[in-house]
Amino acid sequence: MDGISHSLGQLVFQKIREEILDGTYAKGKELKETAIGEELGVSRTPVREALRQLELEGLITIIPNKGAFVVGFSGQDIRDIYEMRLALEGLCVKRAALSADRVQIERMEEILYLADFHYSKGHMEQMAGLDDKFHGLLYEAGGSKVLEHALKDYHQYLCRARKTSLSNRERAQQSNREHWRILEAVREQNAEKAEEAVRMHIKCAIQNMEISGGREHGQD
Amino acid sequence: MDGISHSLGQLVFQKIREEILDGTYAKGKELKETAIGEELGVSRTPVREALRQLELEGLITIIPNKGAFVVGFSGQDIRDIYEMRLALEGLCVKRAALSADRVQIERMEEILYLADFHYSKGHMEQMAGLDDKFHGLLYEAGGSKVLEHALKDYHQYLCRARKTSLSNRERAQQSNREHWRILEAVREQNAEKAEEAVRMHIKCAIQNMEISGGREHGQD
DNA sequence: AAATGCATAAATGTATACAATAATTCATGG
DNA sequence: CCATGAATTATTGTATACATTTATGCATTT
Repeated sequence: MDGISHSLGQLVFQKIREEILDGTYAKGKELKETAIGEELGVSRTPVREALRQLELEGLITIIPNKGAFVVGFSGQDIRDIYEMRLALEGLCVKRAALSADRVQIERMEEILYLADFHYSKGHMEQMAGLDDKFHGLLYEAGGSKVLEHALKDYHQYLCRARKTSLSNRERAQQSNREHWRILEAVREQNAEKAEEAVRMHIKCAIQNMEISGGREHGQD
Repeated sequence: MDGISHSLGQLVFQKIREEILDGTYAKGKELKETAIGEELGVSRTPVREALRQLELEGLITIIPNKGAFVVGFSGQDIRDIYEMRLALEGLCVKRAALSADRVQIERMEEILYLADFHYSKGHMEQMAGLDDKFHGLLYEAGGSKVLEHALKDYHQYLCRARKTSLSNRERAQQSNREHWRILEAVREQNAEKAEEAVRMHIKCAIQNMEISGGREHGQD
């Protein structure tokens, strides 16, 4: 949306964050300020700011006077976050069913049509992006800033798990069918049905992860 | 627990955080790095780190090259966070009922006895602290790092609302009774009952806020 | 040969200096 | 008297310098 005008510190933050979330920086790796700074062509100051933010988010641990170490998520953490999403996204979509306006619904519809198109063409990377967008719109439609903020975080945490999952053609198709079902319920302003659809959607995602990509997250 | 050995930046972070959460820094106030630094006797560097963390948490907004402004929570935000707690804490306590060990249960019991004592003496401030501790132990007993992390955040966000609420003697007593009921269910390893008890507890907290302290949060 | 202790090196924590951008003030012109 | 604009001030963004703490390596000792 607004990829512009961020300060260097924010760019460094997002960069390191991505590299942790997609596994480039493995769990336990020490992040040295000077090294990262040199690599990205900036001084230690913005790097430090980024590291402090990452610690707050729980992605790294900073041991005073020692260093910053990647924590990452264990397989159990991933499952836990899915469960939390199950709870919060259910709440969110119930609210969305009651408060979503026509414009929001149309934008979601647009996303799902696009996703169907890309599915038919076999563009799996695009599907992941559209998945992000659809859920983002759903969070927005919930009408709560704090809830939206939390859900976006969780969604990003699961980014890696989701990518491996959606690269599976079958799962991608099913996922979009579930999206349609959610949207249908929202359009009908049927909160119960919407919540149930979301619960189903996330439960399927969990199940799919357990089967296929469960081993890729370096859980101890 | 471990109030020691934090860096200056972390202290500044916690200080500003508190002042936002208990309303010292009102919504819309601009936080200037030099001013805060002088006030706390530190340079801009740790202050900046703190501000970046606060932005990530959503407590302030940083407009690049302009400044940092307190966002704070509206009355609706407070209600939303209570709802989110309702969902997540229900999840957490279900897990706690299945996985809490004897030591954890005894520690919670200890807290509740202490709370009863302080109630009888009319020490209302102490009650608030014990409420924090009890829920903290409950989160720990849930056995999920990420869930614990999230719930602790939400609990802190509601700190101000809770304080005004627990200063009411009646509510304080009822709250502790509800705590006992939760603990009872956990001890019996009755997940359903525990979840129901938590839902009841939080619903009462919401209700109490709506009646008594709802106007104090400057919702627009 | 293993362990201990000191000296050196390296990394973090903080402060200050410099650069760039936004806000303010004051003067000037209509 | 008000509006406009340039100069000044203030504030943020970044880099560098200094202080402190921790890690490392080598010599010495047992």
